[in-house]
Amino acid sequence: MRTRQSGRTGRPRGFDTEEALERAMLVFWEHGYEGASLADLTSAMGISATSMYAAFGNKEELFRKALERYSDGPGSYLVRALEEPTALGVATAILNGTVRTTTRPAHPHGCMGVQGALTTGDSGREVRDLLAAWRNNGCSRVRERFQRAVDDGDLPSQADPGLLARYVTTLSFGIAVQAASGVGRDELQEVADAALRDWPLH
Amino acid sequence: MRTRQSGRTGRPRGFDTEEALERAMLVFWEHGYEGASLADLTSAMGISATSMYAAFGNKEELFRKALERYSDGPGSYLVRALEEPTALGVATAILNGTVRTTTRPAHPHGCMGVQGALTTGDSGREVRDLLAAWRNNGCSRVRERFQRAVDDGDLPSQADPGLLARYVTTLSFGIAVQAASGVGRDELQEVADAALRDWPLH
DNA sequence: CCTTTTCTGTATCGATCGCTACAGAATCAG
DNA sequence: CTGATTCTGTAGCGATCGATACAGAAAAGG
Repeated sequence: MRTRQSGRTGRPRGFDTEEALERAMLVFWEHGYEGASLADLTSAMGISATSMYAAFGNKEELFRKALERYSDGPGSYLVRALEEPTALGVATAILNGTVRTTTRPAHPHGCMGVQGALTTGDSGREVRDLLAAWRNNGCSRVRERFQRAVDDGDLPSQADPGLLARYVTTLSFGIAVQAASGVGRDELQEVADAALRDWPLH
Repeated sequence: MRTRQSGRTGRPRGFDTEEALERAMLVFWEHGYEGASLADLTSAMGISATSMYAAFGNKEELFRKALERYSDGPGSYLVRALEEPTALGVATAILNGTVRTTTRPAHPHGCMGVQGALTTGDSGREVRDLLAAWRNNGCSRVRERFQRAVDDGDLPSQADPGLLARYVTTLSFGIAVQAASGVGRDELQEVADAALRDWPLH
C-alpha cells in the first residue's frame, strides 16, 4: 500500500468546495443551524445531498466548517481588532466591525455566531454548545489582549481586563441582536460611538 | 340562539390552562420556537396534542400566548422599570432585571424574547418577525420614557432619548446572549454596574 | 481496450414534524 | 333517564427531516 500525496485517481469533483461552503455559510447565517434544511443547503450549494455528504461528512460537520469560514471571513474583524496598538483601538475596531458585519446589505443581518443556534432541540445541542464556546472564546481573547494592555501600561493598573472584555463583547452581541431585528447600520454605529465615548478606556 | 355567559355545557376541561401555558412557556424559553417539538410541549404540559389544539389553537398561537405570559411574568421587570422616577433609575432597573431574569437558577438562562426565534426556517418566519417586533417595541417604550425624562428636565435637553434607549436595550440583549452562553450572574451584574457608572444618565 | 477509483444524481430509507379524524368519557339541559 | 355538547387519548394522517443504497458517469493506471 503506497500513500501518494497527489495525483488522486477517480472522477474529479464537479464543484468548488470553497464556493459551496461559502453558500452554505450564508444559509446557516440567515436561517440558523436547525432552520437551514438539507434541501435549503444543497439547493444553495448547487449540488445534491450525496455530494454534500461525500465532501463535508454531515450537516453538523458542514456547520462547523461554515463557522470556521465565517470566522476567517466576515468575522475576521476580531483578529484584526486584537492587533490594534491600544486597548481603545481594539474596542473601537471590535464594535465598528460588529456594526459593519451585522448590517452589510448583501449579507444576512446579525452575527452567525449569535443567531446560528442560540437555542436548539435535542439534535442541535452540540452545535449550540459549540457556538457558546465560540462566543466565550472570543471574549477570552479580548480579555487576554486587555490584560496585555494593562501589563504594557496602556490601561491603568486598576483596570479589570475581564470586565472590560465582557462589556465589549456584551455590546457586540447586543448589536448583533439589534441587527437581526432589522435595526439600521447608522443607528447601531451611534450606539457604538456613544459606548466608546463614555468608557474609561481613554 | 341565546348567548349565555356562564354555565357551559359539555365535559369540563381536565387541566389548568394557565399552568399548562406556564410549562409551555418554559419549554419555548429553553429550546426556542422551532427547537420545541409538539411532543416536548405536550409532555411538559401533561396533556395530549388534541387537548393542546383544542385549548390553544396551534403551535404558533401557543407560542404567542406563552410570549404574553413571559412578558407579564419573568419579563415584567420592564414595565416596573419604566415606572422608576428617574431615567437613571429606569436604566438601572432594566439592566438589573435583565441580569436577574436571564440567570435565574430555576429557569432557563437567557431571554425568551431574544432566543425564542432569532433565526428560523420558512415555517417560523412569522414567529421570528413577532419576536423582532417584541424587541423593538420594548426599545420604543424605553425611548418614550426617556423622552419624558427630557421633557421633565430629568435628562438634559441635548440628550438623545432614542440613542439612550437603543444603548440600554442593546446591553440588555447582549446580557441575554451572554447568559444563554452560560456566563454567570455575578459577572453580568458587574457589566451592568460598570455600564451604568460610566454613562451620562447621571 | 479494461479495471479501479471516485464523484454524480435518483430514489428512497426510517424517524420525526405539526396536526387531526375518530370514538369513548364526562358533564349539563330537559 | 335521553340527547346534546365538549373534552379526552389513541392512532395515524401527509409532509418533511437528515441521511443513504444504488447504479451510471468520468477520470487515471495498466
